[in-house]
Amino acid sequence: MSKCGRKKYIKTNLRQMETLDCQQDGGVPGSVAESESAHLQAQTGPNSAPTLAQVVAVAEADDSAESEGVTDSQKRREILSRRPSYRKILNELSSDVPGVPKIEEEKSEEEGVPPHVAAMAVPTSIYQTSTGQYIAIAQGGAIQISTPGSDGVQGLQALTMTNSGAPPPGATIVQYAAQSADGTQQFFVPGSQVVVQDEETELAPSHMAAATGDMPTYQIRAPATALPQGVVMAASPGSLHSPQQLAEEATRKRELRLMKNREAAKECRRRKKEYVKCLESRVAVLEVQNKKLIEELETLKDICSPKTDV
DNA sequence: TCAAGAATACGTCAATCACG
DNA sequence: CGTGATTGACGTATTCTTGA
Repeated sequence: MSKCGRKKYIKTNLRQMETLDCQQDGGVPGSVAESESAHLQAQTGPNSAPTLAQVVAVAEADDSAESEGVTDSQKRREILSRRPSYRKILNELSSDVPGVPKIEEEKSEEEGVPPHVAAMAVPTSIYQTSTGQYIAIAQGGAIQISTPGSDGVQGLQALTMTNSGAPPPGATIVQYAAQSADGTQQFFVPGSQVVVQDEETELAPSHMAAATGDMPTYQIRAPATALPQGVVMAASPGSLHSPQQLAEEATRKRELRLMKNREAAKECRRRKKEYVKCLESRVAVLEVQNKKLIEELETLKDICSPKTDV
């Protein structure tokens, strides 16, 4: 991206933030969710779900805070303490209010992984490649690669590593690179090996289960060339000696942490969206209820105190 | 049609929570 | 208490909308 474009983006997003601040005064439901929750946290403590009354109170508090000009991000950070997770809040809501859907535990894995992968024998790890394919590592070292959108038979490939034993429990590490230098796709699997996507199907070696038909095939082989940028091979902790190896280990850990956090952030956003949707639908229901009650009240008023203009 | 702005999504960092 | 999970904040990228 050019510097010029960058400037534009910064300007655009600064404006976006200003707009958000303005919208908080206006009370647009979706856009105020974050500031609401932040204030709710301060008001209700870390473990209680917000109520509508609290939301109203918060909206009022927003006005006063805004008028005092408390916008400094550092101060805001101090004020903002953590709220319970969206899953927790929504589940609490669902127990209070029938009809509110629960956020399932580990729902994302079930949603995100195609059925033909989920159907395999209890994979220990499932990863998605940059091209949308899924690679699953089963207990015992079996690797399964599948293509979403295809049916269970076509999109499924099971690779069993023949030249390595079962990985120690919890030690499965798979990293993938978008593309290697020769244009093929590579997955890095335990045992300092690489799963390489063949461009030509007939080149599939005999030591692996070759895919059938026109499906892509994969080879397990030792990485002959230097690893792509950002990918560091796993090494057992006991084998680390030189500072360079320690640095590589640190880099690998960092990459792993970033990858995990990336996924966690995606999942968090998904839950947040679900949570906001839930709140919005709840508001709609309560508004209808409120309207009905007001109408009922008016009716009762008419009945109980008929006009006595004598 | 095009540029500007708005909306949305993503990746990362850091703080905090929750659990063993 | 250590560690993984969660989430707010922030910067950036991409897509959509709108007005000239």
